[in-house]
Amino acid sequence: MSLQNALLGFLNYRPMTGYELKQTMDVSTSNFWHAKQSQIYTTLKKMEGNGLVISDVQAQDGRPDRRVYTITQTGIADLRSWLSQPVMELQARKELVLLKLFFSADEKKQALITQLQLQRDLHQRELLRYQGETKVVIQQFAAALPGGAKKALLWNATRRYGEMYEEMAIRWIDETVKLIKEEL
Amino acid sequence: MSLQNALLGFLNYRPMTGYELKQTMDVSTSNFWHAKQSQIYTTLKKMEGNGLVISDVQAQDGRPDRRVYTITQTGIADLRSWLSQPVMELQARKELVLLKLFFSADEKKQALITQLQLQRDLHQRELLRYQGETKVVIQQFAAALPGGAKKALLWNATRRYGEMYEEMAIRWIDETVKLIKEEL
DNA sequence: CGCACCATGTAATGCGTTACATGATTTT
DNA sequence: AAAATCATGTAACGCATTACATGGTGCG
Repeated sequence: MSLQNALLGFLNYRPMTGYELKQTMDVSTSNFWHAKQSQIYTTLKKMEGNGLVISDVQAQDGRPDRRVYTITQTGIADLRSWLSQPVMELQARKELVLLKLFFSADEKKQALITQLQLQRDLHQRELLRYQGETKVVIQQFAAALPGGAKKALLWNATRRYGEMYEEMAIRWIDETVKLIKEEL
Repeated sequence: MSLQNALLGFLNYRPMTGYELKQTMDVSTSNFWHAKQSQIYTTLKKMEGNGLVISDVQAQDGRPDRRVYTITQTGIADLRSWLSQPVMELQARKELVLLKLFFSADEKKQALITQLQLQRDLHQRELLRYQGETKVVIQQFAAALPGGAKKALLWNATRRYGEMYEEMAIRWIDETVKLIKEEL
């Protein structure tokens, strides 16, 4: 359901192809919302069937045709309605690493530590991305759109969430590794 | 795929019915892994077909029959293999609240603040649960199983993740609300 | 009297991933 | 010469949710 809303959100900025939508998501919302190319194509098709978007095929020379999607009035109304409805529950999470750890009482101490350190490296890399590249991308996107300052503030809030999340994850790993070393 | 492993993990402690597995998950892993009752039943059935578990129907008087599942040698081997394989990637997340916030530049300032405060209350409640009830449940479960101390340490690490996550979420909301009030 | 708990499951539908299929252009 | 990028999509499958279906026991 919410991939549709994400796509409407982007198409509300400007008309785009499925390919462009995928790329845009990858550099902006991938932190908290992602989708595969194939799912984006099938979802756009379904949305056109429901009148939320319309598509227009543009021929290109030496390149494949582009199918450009534009949001309709119905789509705009749908997006507004979705944005105005508050989220009343917490999001349920799935964390494979925690699930394994939960059942790992018989695993070797060293294997657990290695696993956690591996994850720590990954979190560290993400943290640096949020602090560097992501900040730059936000400024670029905001400069290219009307109302950029407002948008940049909110986009940066979502970036900041990613940053704080990764910092937390690293703190948790360090604390947990210490505990395993000392008390397991 | 990993619901199967979660179920194997629990059945490795003792034989259980689908109903008991659901209840056990709800008070232990629901923080980082959850499933609906119907999915648990269908998954157990599939697992029996694959030889990971066997079931035995026990008649009861005045109560519905119980189908008790027991882990097989194949199931134990499968669980061990899964536990020994490290997770090499970060988990992708989906956060509906962030997605909405990302597209909310045209929403009323007050609506955004109300939404965030609503979520703050939910996170606060979860935080208290991790600091209270969850701690107690872990002690109870650990006392009833062999190797309880080791298990309690790891279970508590997953509880601590939940606690730290909620604290982080609250900090992020407070920071974001302040930003919206002052700068939007 | 009504609600929660015990206990099982199936069917339909929707969301998401992987694999399949094609082919030119641009960069390394 | 190989890989990445541009650009489209379909088909098969698996994971997950919602709705449907049943019925007795125990508690307030």
